[in-house]
Amino acid sequence: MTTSGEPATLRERKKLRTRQALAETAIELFGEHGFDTTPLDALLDAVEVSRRTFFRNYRSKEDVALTAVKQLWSDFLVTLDGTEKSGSLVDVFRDALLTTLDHMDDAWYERFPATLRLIDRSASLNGHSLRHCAEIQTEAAHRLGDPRDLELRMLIEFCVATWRCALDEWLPDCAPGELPGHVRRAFSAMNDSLLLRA
Amino acid sequence: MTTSGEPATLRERKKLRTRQALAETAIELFGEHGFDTTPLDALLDAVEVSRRTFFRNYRSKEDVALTAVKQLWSDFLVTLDGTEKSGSLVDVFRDALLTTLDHMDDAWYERFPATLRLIDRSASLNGHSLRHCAEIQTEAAHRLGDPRDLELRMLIEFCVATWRCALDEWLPDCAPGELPGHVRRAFSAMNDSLLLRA
DNA sequence: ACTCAAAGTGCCACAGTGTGGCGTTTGCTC
DNA sequence: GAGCAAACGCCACACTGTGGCACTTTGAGT
Repeated sequence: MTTSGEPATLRERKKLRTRQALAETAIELFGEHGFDTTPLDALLDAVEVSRRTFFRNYRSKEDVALTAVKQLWSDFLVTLDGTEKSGSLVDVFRDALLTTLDHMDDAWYERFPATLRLIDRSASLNGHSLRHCAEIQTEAAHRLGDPRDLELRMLIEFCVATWRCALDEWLPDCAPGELPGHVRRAFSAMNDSLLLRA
Repeated sequence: MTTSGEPATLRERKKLRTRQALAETAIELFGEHGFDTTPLDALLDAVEVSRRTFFRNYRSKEDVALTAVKQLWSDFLVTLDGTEKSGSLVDVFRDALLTTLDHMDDAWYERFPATLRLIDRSASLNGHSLRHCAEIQTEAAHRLGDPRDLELRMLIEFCVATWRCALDEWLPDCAPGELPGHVRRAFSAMNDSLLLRA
């Protein structure tokens, strides 16, 4: 599910391999020496790829570091397309998210927490990550109704915010099996949080 | 309210003047020629300030462009400190926001919409803006309760998201008098949005 | 008034990111 | 195997942001 169908031609397979090598090595290197303090050249030397080629595959240094996050949301939108929209939209969003998480493979569950830690430690990555979330939100709005509807946009903002809070809870241990539980708990807390009093 | 007490010494006044000149000219230049397409040197030449001096006053090109936004949130936190926290926390947040907006001067209401338009058109500014919002959220959490409380963090996320949605509604015309109305409407829609059904 | 330390500033050089041009290799197709 | 298009590598460049160093201004002490 996380990786779409086989690339037919050898050329495409090779290209995909370098893409994956870049993404995986990026997480390793940045996790080891820090994102901001690791020059892009270190990654290029490690994977033995020229700068020109890198920038044909990824838009920026941040882009390659956020591969796991982008994979999740890309798959999420696919899941959303494939699910029947009925009942509470919050539930639709939450269930699509849980379904997507369920379909992720082990490799992803290894790289995703590492990516979260990188995001937490780098201001630049944080900004790029938040911006990507915002882009996904407008995509989700198109799939769930009229993207010009204020209440719909707010609902999606709330759902994504809830997801981020669930991640915050998960981040310390990052046990793969516990993520769905955190997501359910956070989504259950949505209504109560609005009722909080001083 | 937006600018704190007079700077006593001449030196500080001079420094403040260059800071303001940089921020104002930045909005003008970037609004005219685009943020990403305008080199920083263009701003430095216009204000007649060396690069070295600029980076002592602002952390980045994005930083100077977001001055109006940072001013708002800075004032908001001050307002939050000065208000009595009682009753619904959502209301506390909303009222502090409305109070802050009410105290902004005309110059701010001129630069703020221009800043919003810049943010909308530049991916980089968007990222920095969102990241700044996230930083403010943790600050607000400290002022409203235990920042480790899941429901509190979610509530604040929801409030800031609501504020962003209100801005989206306001952005087309940007009539200063209508902003509070948009804010009230958006905050009123919070509960209903969670009940949306397909 | 004079001096002095500190803060501010300008100039210079450098590291890092991202882009465009252009020749060369590689894999696909016939 | 020959031609073709995509991908690649190398080179050079623009822009952002940082550090070093010398010079000027400012506020304070005497």
